[in-house]
Amino acid sequence: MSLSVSSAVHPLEPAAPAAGPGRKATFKAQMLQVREDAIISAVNRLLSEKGFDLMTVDEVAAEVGIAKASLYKHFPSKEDLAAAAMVRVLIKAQAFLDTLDPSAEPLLQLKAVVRWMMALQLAGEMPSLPSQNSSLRTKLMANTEYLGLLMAVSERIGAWIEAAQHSAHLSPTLPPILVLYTLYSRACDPVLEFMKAGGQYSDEAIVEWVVSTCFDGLRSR
Amino acid sequence: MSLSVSSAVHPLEPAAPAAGPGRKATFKAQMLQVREDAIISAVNRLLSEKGFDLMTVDEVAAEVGIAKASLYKHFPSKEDLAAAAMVRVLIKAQAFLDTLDPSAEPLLQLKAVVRWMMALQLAGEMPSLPSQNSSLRTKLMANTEYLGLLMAVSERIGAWIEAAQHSAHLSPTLPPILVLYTLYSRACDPVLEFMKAGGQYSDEAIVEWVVSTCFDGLRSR
DNA sequence: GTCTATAGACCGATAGAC
DNA sequence: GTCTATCGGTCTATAGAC
Repeated sequence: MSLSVSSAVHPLEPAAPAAGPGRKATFKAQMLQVREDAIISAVNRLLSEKGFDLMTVDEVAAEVGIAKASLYKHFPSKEDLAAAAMVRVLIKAQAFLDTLDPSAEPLLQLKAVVRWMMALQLAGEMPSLPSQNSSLRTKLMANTEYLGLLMAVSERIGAWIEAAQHSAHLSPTLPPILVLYTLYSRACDPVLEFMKAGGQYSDEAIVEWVVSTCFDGLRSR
Repeated sequence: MSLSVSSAVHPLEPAAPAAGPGRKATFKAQMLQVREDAIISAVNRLLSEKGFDLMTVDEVAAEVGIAKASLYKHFPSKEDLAAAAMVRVLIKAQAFLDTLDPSAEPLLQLKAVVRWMMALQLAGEMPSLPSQNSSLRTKLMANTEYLGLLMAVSERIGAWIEAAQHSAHLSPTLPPILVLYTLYSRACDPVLEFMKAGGQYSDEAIVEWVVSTCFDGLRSR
């Protein structure tokens, strides 16, 4: 699964192990794969901890325990590192969507998705990319794998949104795209960070409160 | 009013023009004041456009049309520039709070505050500071004027929150601090930016939708 | 003539890239 | 491990006010 991530992000050596399934080539590819996974994990952690601008590739290399030059063998630029982290998160998101019961109510599906995103953020595994950085944005928009995954995930969630609006579980007057953005924004909601920093509430309580305010609002019902 | 900003941010010369109200000193101080205002405006714009990390002090100087060294005569560091921008926004916030009818319902006051914050963001006048940058955070936390203003504003809003919870206009089960953070987060809500980027809705419509989702949630009532 | 503020060159450090 | 660009921050010569 995550093999598709790396192979698309960087084509490895031109003499690909794809066609010739020699044992050595496969083994080598596996080694590369393992290391790439470690790199992406480190990027993911640093990205959620300090954000893109404050993350340095030296830090990434140090965290993985490899030389900076080796990093550039895998990923041609800092932006590509971030893109790879995003791609991996999106693949994890797809895997999570697959675990949901398709017969459940759309509204419950949406809540589950939001809970999952927020749990990821609280666990420090949600990369936070500044939407303002233009170079990063350009690279991301040029990354077809990232875009494709984002589209695929958005369409699955979007279908639930429209279904929930038709059954009047979600307000039908809101543009579906606004609902989608609102849900996505929970993945980088600073409220989580602030409440966690306060230290007097459990992660579960924080998540439930934010889910509640997201779907039911601040007002009393 | 904004005089109090600058005088606290940098004490100018030790031989202060405060005691001796000679015409020359006053005129000079006014010149400085006007320029400082221009600097803060530029910082504010750049801060809302690119964020703290991507904003360079060269850009600020260029935008104001002065030399970088002159900038440093006014503000001793880049962090102080950001702090001054935040202080100014908080002072504007206080001024806005003063315009509200004190006899109105607390819930309406809160909605008005959120609308004001979002309008500021859409107008590109809401400085966005990354909560992750530690040097900036340290400087801000050491800035007594910033902290004092933040406290003052938060207390006024907090009083409305508690009143609205007592009258059951806001859900009384939510911790007031969570409500406060949730409202503050609307000032940097990426949903506004995304919806505006879509280009098919007016600013007013976007603001009203987000106010609605904030207070009433995504669900149908 | 003196004194201040300015402008623009300049420096050291750091980070991305190779 | 090197190279280059950039950025935050400083230094100095000069222009202008008094």
